[in-house]
Amino acid sequence: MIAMSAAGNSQVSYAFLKKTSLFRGTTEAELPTLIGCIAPSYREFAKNEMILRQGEDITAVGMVISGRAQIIEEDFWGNRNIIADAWPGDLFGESYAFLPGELLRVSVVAAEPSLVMMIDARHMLEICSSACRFHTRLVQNLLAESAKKNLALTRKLSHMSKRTTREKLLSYLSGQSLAAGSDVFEIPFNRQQLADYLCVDRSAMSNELCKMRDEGLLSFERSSFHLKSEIEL
Amino acid sequence: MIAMSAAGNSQVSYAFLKKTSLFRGTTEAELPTLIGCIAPSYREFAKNEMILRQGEDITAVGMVISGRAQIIEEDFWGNRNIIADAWPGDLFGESYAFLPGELLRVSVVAAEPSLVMMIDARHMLEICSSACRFHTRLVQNLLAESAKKNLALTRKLSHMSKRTTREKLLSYLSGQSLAAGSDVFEIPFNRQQLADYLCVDRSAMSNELCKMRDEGLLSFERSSFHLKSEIEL
DNA sequence: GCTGTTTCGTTGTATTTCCAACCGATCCGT
DNA sequence: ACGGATCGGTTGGAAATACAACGAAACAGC
Repeated sequence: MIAMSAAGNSQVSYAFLKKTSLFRGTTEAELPTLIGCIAPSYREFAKNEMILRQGEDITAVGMVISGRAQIIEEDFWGNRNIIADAWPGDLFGESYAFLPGELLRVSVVAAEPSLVMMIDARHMLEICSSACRFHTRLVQNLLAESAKKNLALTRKLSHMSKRTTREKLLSYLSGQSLAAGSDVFEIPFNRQQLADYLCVDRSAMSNELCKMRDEGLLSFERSSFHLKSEIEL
Repeated sequence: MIAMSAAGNSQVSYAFLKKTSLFRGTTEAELPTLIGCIAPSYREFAKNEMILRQGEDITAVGMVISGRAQIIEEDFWGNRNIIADAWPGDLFGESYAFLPGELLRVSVVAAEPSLVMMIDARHMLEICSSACRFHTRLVQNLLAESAKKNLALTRKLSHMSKRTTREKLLSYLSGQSLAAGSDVFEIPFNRQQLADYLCVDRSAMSNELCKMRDEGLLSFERSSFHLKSEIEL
């Protein structure tokens, strides 16, 4: 992304942008028109500098161009909590930017010296004379990203709302099985990562998995699982 | 909604539509053009009839016009779980419709005799000659709804990812306090509802609340809370 | 083959949570 | 004032979970 090009900022290449989730599906030929139309602004941040502050009312979506941003939450007593990392190409503030009046519940801080692109939400939505086709693509991408995040959150929540470790595991594994369309499937986590995802203790989870295996509910080997239907029992 | 009007279906009134989250902000004068442009289809369902089936790949967003739909999830072993109710004006399938190739993980069933409006996702996004301004409003509403849901899910998840009941409570109460902009605030739940929201046992939660009150962390009376900063201790 | 690391299962104990049940306070309509 | 219902706090025992620690197996680099 540190290359020659336009977009109002010489450090942002179209080759980089067209691969981001926001601009995916546009060609390098289309980008100049689109970028010209949505008129992004650019800002550089030093390490540990605040990009967005809790309590602000933002109307622009941010995208990390280079460096890295951290989304952090500060509670009533001042305890800080890192929610997520935003790497080059990642968006931030996209949920708040489309909800005028909704105050930021998180802060965004540059974890390294970073370049950030800010795009006003209205520029993404309102129709201009020339670039409607590209706008459509932009909006599609935004909706798709939002929908994807929504599904991921809904799924995680549906597992976490279960009370016991066993139920959480079965909810997760059942979902993976249905997604794979088979009773045999691989999961993308090792035990520690799965425990973190389900917010339970690793050893307790491991224990529960083995109990279920001994009861004949399922079998597994590393990250490969096999759910047994009652007929197989 | 059982009234005289157009929209390709005589049972759907513009007065009803303009109040829904999807069409909010449009006037009754604009609606005929917009509706004509997005070309929704209508289907009636008998009680207990399936509207959408788990495993389908949908490209249309649904809206309940009359009756009631239930979003249900069926796991690997066939256990059914009611995820949500969709009342007149509510959307369903909106996350999946914008993600081609993403197969439905839930089913939607009519809990009562229901009339449903189906709008193809492409019709909402693609630009037509006449109604661009209305399209923009539609897309704004969609993005806003998606963003709102996103924030609600993220918040709930941030509380539920805490391991103990005490941490869950503090996370929730801290968030409510920050949202209210005051250390004194009201919550929209009674004890049972709060316990359900945080997925914990009511009596254990009540216990924990009283312990924290005795420790001087906070005070409360019914649904009114007061968080104490360390200075006040 | 050796060694350090990672991963996963296992165990025991302390802690926490769940569950069922009960009680007092409050609110409601009559 | 009287039942009935709802709500919130309390309690005790059963069950589940967290936590710390250990050991075996698999793996990577040398």
